Amino acid sequence: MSNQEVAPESKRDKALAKRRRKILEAAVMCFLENGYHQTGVRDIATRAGVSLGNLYNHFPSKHDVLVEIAGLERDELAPFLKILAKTSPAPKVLDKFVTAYAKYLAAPENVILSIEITSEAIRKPDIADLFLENRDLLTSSLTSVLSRGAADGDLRPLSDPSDTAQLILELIEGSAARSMLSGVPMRKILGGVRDFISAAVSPPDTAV
Amino acid sequence: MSNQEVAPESKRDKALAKRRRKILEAAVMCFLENGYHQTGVRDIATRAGVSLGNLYNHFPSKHDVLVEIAGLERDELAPFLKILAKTSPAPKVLDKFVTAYAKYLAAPENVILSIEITSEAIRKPDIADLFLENRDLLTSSLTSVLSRGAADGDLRPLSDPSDTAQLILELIEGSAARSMLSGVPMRKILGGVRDFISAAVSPPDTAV
DNA sequence: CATACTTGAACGAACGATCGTTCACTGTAT
DNA sequence: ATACAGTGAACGATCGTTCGTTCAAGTATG
Repeated sequence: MSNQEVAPESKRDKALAKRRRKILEAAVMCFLENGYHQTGVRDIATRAGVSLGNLYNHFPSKHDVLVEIAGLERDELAPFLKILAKTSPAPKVLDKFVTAYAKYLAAPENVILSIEITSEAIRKPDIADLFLENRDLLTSSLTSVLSRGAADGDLRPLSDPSDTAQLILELIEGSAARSMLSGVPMRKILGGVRDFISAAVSPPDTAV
Repeated sequence: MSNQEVAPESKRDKALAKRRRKILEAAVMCFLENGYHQTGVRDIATRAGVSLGNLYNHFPSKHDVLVEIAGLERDELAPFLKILAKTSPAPKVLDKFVTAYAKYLAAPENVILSIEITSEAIRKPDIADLFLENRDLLTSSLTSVLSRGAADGDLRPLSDPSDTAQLILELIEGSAARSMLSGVPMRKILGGVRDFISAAVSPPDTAV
């Protein structure tokens, strides 16, 4: 109660940060519903309950709104990094991760936003950088798990664990995209994915 | 020389078909360079050397241009279906296919167009249908190969060969997308992909 | 064979809507 | 009194689409 000075946020700044979050939330909803390029800045402003001009007091351009959202995606990865940091046997950690990540991507929003960002990343290098940066968080952690598993003899020796980590992510993400487009629920696909990955990384002498 | 009537194409129709192709080619170029939504109908018309109004004599809307392009993608798959139809041992056919498909997707155009279509498919059911239809051509052929391999004992028994086929495609396509975004050439990735797939489908008693 | 008639490809101006962005202004908290 | 979040009208550009028109090729008529 004594020193409110320590926190650099006055009431004003607090309200400001709130507005910003509100705008970002609204933008995410719009991008999900209609896609980035089909969403107008007015749509975002209206949805956020903010005037058009004021939105530009918070973000210099529409593009920067997407950049911020792409950056925010990083926070979503925390739970998965936590799983991958566990010291249980590698195959167990791997399977836990696969299941958790697949469950996360079972929500269409997460897949759609990812596709939206990816397709914008094709022609916007700064977004591509953010995308790859986020992805590197997952791959590097996953690589560690795979290396440890190989060292312990729990997994087969991988010529390039980093490459393998990438492939595992691509399997899950690709499956999620297909699930969304085809309407087949992720729950029906997950078993096959786990099985496939397990077969790909298990040591050669593993019993079936 | 005698009966020109047999061919249903007059000079007029011939020229018409040519114009159509020209427009579609131009549209593909535009979509590749700038993306579907960032491309104006005028851009397509100009690039095709056709007037704006005339483009609408050939296609009822911009959307229909993309629909036609998505449909045309089907033809690109012929070489791969041919490979998959071969009767060599399943592992060999599979590896040939993986290599060929990866090489095809090493060209950024093919990946970009695919992403462009996918992201439009999210909100346009008719494009999603075309996309899934084309993909089904590959998966069903690939499924046959996998089933045959399992029956011959060349591949491990798969609980659902069709699911596995999907996953293999997703591996290759996902790798290609990552290659494009990260700048790592497909040639550096292919080895890992082949290795991963081979490990995932080989019978359990296979020597390393 | 020459003629008139029909057809529809080709054209580009114009339409109304919407785009991302700017700006002069107002209200309010410090 | 000053700074600045907040406003919405306005800007110029561009969007996808429609329109009336032109004109050359195809068909029917003489």
